[in-house]
Amino acid sequence: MVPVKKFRELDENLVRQKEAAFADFIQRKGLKTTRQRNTIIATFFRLRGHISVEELLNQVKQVNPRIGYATVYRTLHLLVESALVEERRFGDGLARYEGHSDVEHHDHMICLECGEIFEFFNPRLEALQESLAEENNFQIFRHRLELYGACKDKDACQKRKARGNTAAGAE
Amino acid sequence: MVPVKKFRELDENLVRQKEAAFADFIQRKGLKTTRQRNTIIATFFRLRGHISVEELLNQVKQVNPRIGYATVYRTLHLLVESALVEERRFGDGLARYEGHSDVEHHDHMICLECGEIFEFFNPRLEALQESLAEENNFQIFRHRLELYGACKDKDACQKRKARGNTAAGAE
DNA sequence: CCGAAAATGAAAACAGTTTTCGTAATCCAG
DNA sequence: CTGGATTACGAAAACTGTTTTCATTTTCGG
Repeated sequence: MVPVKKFRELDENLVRQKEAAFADFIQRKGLKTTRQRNTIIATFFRLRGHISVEELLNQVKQVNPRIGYATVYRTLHLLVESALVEERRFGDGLARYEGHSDVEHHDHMICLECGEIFEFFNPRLEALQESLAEENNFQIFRHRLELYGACKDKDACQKRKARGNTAAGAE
Repeated sequence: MVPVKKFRELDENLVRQKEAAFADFIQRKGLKTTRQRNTIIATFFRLRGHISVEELLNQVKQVNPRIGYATVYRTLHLLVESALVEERRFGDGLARYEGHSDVEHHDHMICLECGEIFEFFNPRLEALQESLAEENNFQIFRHRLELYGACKDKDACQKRKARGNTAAGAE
């Protein structure tokens, strides 16, 4: 088990590296560099977790209130296309975007009480999936595993639970 | 590995059993039996696989063309509430409904070439998930595992592949 | 049968996302 | 540097799948 550290420090160098990689991507595609896109990606890469479009737009608006949904959506699509960001859907109807992770691939545990999303990775799990696919003559391109439930001992979670205040969100 | 037989015969008795179970549910909830609902559930339970609302409505309209989306949606919600049917989302934006399966719980392999959806169940996989959750003090209520890829030897799939005709659908 | 309760169907509302369209910014060629 | 084709922008409209509304019809226990 390799649980992903939740409160890893934000590495400013890593952020700059990603900004540069995106600039590269933009140039390779013959697109233009714009103030708005820069604002959006700079904001996005300095957030952590699984960001919804609305969350991102709110942050972005604090820098430049004139930026609207359309540009945020368009920029996120570019980020996904550039492979710097992954789109995820946990079943509550909103797309979420994930730009940082300590491991290349990981799965998710979603607490239905507090809404927290944990990332994890386990090689045995991956291997087992591969062997099941093999048995069925199936070739896996990618997969998605989500465990929905409750974290048993997280403070935040227990607090909300006590208030009967469950996180609607996920599915 | 317990692969779910794909072309199991449709057991008319099983269908009647489910219709009866739904009738029970309706009565227990103090709701009313209607011609439209009967048409919808009879049609649904005689289809197999992962049915979208549109697919179901198309079938239903062949019996009674006056039935519209609203009633189909409402009936599907009741079916889900009655636990006779499960709602699934594979990331293409449409809900799909599943009314039959040989095993209680199962996971899915989705072929991105031909769009086919296979069901499978593996106890080791389930156990491994449980132990990973345990390690992280997480209690699983339910989970979802989807393997996206290609079936290597299905005729239908290979045929479409040859035509470069991939199934848009899933994610 | 009566009548309260629930269900229906058409259409409007809704949420999240995408597209359109007129204007503005970018940036390469000259 | 600029001119001008190209790309991006922002506001608003359009779109998609789903839910709700509302006037009307149907169900079913008394």
